[in-house]
Amino acid sequence: MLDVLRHVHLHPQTTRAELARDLGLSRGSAAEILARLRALDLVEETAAEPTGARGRPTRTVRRHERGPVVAAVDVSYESWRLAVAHLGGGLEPLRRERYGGQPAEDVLARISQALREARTAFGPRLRAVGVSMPGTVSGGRLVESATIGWRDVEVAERLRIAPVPVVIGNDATMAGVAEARRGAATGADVALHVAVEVGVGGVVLEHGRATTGSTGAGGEFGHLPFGDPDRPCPCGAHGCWDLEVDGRALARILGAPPPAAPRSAADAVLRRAGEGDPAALAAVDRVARNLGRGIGGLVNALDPRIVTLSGVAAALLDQAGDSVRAAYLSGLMRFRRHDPPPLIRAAFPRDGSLRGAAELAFDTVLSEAGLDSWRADVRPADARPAPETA
Amino acid sequence: MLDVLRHVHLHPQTTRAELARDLGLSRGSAAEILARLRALDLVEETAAEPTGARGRPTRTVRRHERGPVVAAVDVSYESWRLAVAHLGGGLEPLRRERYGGQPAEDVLARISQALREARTAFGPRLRAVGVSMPGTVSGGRLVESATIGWRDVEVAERLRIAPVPVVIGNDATMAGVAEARRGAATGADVALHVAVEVGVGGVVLEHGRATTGSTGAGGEFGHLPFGDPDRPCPCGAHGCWDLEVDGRALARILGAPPPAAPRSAADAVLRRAGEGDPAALAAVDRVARNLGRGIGGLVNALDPRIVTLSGVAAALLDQAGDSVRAAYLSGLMRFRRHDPPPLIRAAFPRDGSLRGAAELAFDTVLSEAGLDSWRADVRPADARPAPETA
DNA sequence: GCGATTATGCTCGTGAGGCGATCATAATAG
DNA sequence: CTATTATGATCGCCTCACGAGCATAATCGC
Repeated sequence: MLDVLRHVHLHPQTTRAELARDLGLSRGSAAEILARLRALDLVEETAAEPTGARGRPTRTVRRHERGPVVAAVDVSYESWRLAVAHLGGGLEPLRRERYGGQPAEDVLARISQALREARTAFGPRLRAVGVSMPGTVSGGRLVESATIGWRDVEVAERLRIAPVPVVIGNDATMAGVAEARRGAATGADVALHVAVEVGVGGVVLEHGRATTGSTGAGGEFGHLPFGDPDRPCPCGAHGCWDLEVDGRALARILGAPPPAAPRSAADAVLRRAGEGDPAALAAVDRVARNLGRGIGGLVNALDPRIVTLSGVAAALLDQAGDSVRAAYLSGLMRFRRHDPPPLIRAAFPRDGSLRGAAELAFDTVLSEAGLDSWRADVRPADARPAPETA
Repeated sequence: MLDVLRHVHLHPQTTRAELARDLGLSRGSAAEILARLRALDLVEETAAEPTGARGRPTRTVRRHERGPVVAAVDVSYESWRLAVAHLGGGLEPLRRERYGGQPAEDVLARISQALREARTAFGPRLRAVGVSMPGTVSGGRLVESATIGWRDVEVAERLRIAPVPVVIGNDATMAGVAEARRGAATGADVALHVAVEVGVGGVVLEHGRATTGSTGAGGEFGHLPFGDPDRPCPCGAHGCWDLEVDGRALARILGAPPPAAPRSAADAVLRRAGEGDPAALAAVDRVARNLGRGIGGLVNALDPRIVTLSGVAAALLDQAGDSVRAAYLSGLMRFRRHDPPPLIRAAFPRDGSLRGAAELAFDTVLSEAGLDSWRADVRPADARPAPETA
């Protein structure tokens, strides 16, 4: 039953016959399971459009109009977004606000307010909240963010509305989940996502499942030792890879002071390089090599089938792809070079973290416990109007 | 049923009552499942020794005398071992041979011969073979071994006897499995094992499951970029961590030529350091710091709950623990320092890889498919004598 | 010793969930 | 219009686990 529901979530445009084949279910079982899912307001079935093939036409399976939804929050540099996701992964943007410079408490209060409004609008259909934060997340807390400067902020508890689960994760982790499930790494058994914004984030995904370590802080690849052991990193360690591949690295190589907004600084240098500025070109090339070499090491250590890149990493792949790839190849162990995991641009450069947050939130819905609680809420089977979004 | 069998495997000295409690089974289910397992010659039950407590005494559950076994092979520097493991993890050594310098084909032929003898002795009770190799394993092949010099050797196919599955893995991976399931990292949700012999190997384990990447070559942490980008590594890359923490590093720091047997060379330097030789002490200290710093980076990236160390890494922890730990702490991101994952000596410094190979081999037995095939072999229920080891 | 207490094993009815066979149905092919 | 084809619907069957009630084997207290 869960398998069927998860399959519908991952393949929203499927038919009953296809579904039974993909999951190896008999037609009898499929009929029974789908009847149960229909009774629970989880899916709807309608006659499929004629395919022109012989035989009795199958039925399409779609999410139910009043099925469960989750809220997804993406906090990024100077703005945050809230969206609602339906079964199948469809996103419905609800709100976006800029918050330049406000303290964490105020921003979280605004987000919490927006979540409560969503709860009012969707009622018990809202089953979970997923939150993406631009920094290191450990045990439900944002322990440190180089991007927005927050430090040790209790996010999960702060955004808990009603009794629904709150899932919080690093933005690169979330984006990696989105890539692995519906993006550029779909179907890969093991995928590596590498995101460069301020520093390097990333995640390893096994069959779409993020391996985030024991406290959820896994994937901080930027804080592997890489460069000058005397160069201090804001994280407290020294010589972190972080410092060699982002806007700070570009500025340092160009002899400029440390930028306040490393991501925009990186974009500016990349633009200048695109216009042919030799100093910028040299800096971009050097950083591209640092990126490629580091990714090579990660591939050696983690053995992914594919590597997806986003943010500055994707831009470097576009503008200095040869340098990235050359350093990548020469950083690989020899036996890997004849068939290296490809470096691919992320499919969701803009809203990967939001999508990933929605995916992880939906994971709690598409679980034994999530299904039980939905059953309990739906069982009274009375006409609950459940106000749709106007 | 599988859950019960796995529980027996992991807790060989359990009782029926304990088992039912741990797995949340009703007494009825436990009775039924154990009856089935008994009928399949998988477990035996006997009256438990009196505990002195009130109530009807429970029964002990043990592996069946003629239950399934797996063969475990551990190939290491200049010698290999073969053992047989029973349900519960008990090892029964069968053979050990030295093979200094012989070509891979000859050594594999000897091992294959020993496996066939085991097959003859145990008959259909032998269900799987696990093989630990001292080098990089990818897709069933040993692609490269700095320790024994083999290169691109098809091991899995070469050691296939009869139709039983063959599982092959890197020695550090295998040892990590053993630590996570029955050793120093038992119970950890996420564990990191780091082994230094020739170079660095390791593995991340989630609930005892090794994350070995898409081809099985994951865990080659030694080939992360770490040191001098101009120093070539035999692997083909440059500046690998490998080169900074083993016997080669110690020799280089001491101005000695590259040792032929880096592991023994490391032991020699450690011995001299233990005797107070100042040059050796300085070299050991430097290498200890390289080790600690690298582990710090790995912990940042992978977020384990515990780190187990074996080989030279364990020796360094013994002899230069302060240096290892200091470098480890200063390599950690600041938020981790107040409660860093502990660095622990491996519980199985001698036979971790052998134990791990047995564990992974047993995983194939304790699976749906493995159980089905055992059922098919046992069902005829005739008195199959199945010669026990004399 | 002997009943009371306690923890466990054993048996059996129940229910969930999936499989496969069979029949019914809705499309196309000729 | 009939044959063919693929699917949906229904039903009996099987497996597996649960949980209630009874049986059993130990200790405790007298």
